[in-house]
Amino acid sequence: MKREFTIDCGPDFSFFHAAKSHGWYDLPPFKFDDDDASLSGAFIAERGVISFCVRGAGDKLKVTATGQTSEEVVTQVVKHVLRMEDDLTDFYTQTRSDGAMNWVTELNGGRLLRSPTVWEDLVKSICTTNCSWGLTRKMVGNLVEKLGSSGSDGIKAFPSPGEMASVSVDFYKDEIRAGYRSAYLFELADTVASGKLDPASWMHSNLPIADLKKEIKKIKGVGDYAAENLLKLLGRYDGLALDSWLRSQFYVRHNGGQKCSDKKIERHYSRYGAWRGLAIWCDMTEDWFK
DNA sequence: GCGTCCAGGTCTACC
DNA sequence: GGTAGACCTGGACGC
Repeated sequence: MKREFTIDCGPDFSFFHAAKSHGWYDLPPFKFDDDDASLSGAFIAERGVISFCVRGAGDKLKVTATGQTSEEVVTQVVKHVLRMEDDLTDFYTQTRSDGAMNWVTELNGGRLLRSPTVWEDLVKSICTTNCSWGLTRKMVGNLVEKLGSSGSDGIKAFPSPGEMASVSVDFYKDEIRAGYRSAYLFELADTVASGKLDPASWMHSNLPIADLKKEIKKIKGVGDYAAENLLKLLGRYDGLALDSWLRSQFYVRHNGGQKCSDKKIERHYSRYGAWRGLAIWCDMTEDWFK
């Protein structure tokens, strides 16, 4: 079943800047089509896999969805992945008064694309650790292709915890090419599938940021970077989620190309308080939108 | 084509 | 708490 409808997004939302805010649009099931500036994706609903395609159209989004579910469910997922209901008022107040960051306010940036589920973001975060972006794409692509279920149009969704727990550690090594992460991914899938861990609960957790980070870091394969990256996707921006790319960008933009300590980077963004993780990301990706 | 080196983030053992 | 080495893959490079 295919349906088309629109979602009001208002004049202060930029579909393009949300969809291409970071590399997630490049990881399946997401796909960004540059020719018609559309983002497509897929998710698992009650009665099977739903695929969707979103385009920006002024103060509306045009959505095409295939599969058996309601317009409301698809709308909810689209709003979730594009961060449409995130309140960035405080952040924009700060970027507006910061000459170098004013572009974020003017372009309505700062909405970091996320997956339909915390589970998917968690697994993808682990797949970004200790490897090139090319390998991340390969691992995530293999997960979707070899373990994901298809919708009526043949488009596959990211595999559920159950689907990922149904194969062996060797499958992750040989087929997914996850290397030493294989045991981590299998163990994580098994823990979530059996109900011992519920990543979705982190979305509305009342835990202080430090405690929530500790909780997330209990998962094998998740260290400071991966935990802070996931926290950003949960709407908690206290951590910088420093990786080699972010550090190298900072050195060039703010330290004359010379290496410096992480503490210096942290001091640079400390004025943004609880928004510092979003501030560094916007600052380092400004060139993407020029 | 083959072998070697390197980058990447986290875990574990050790101090 | 801090540090060193191992983990594994793919790309770059030299031969």
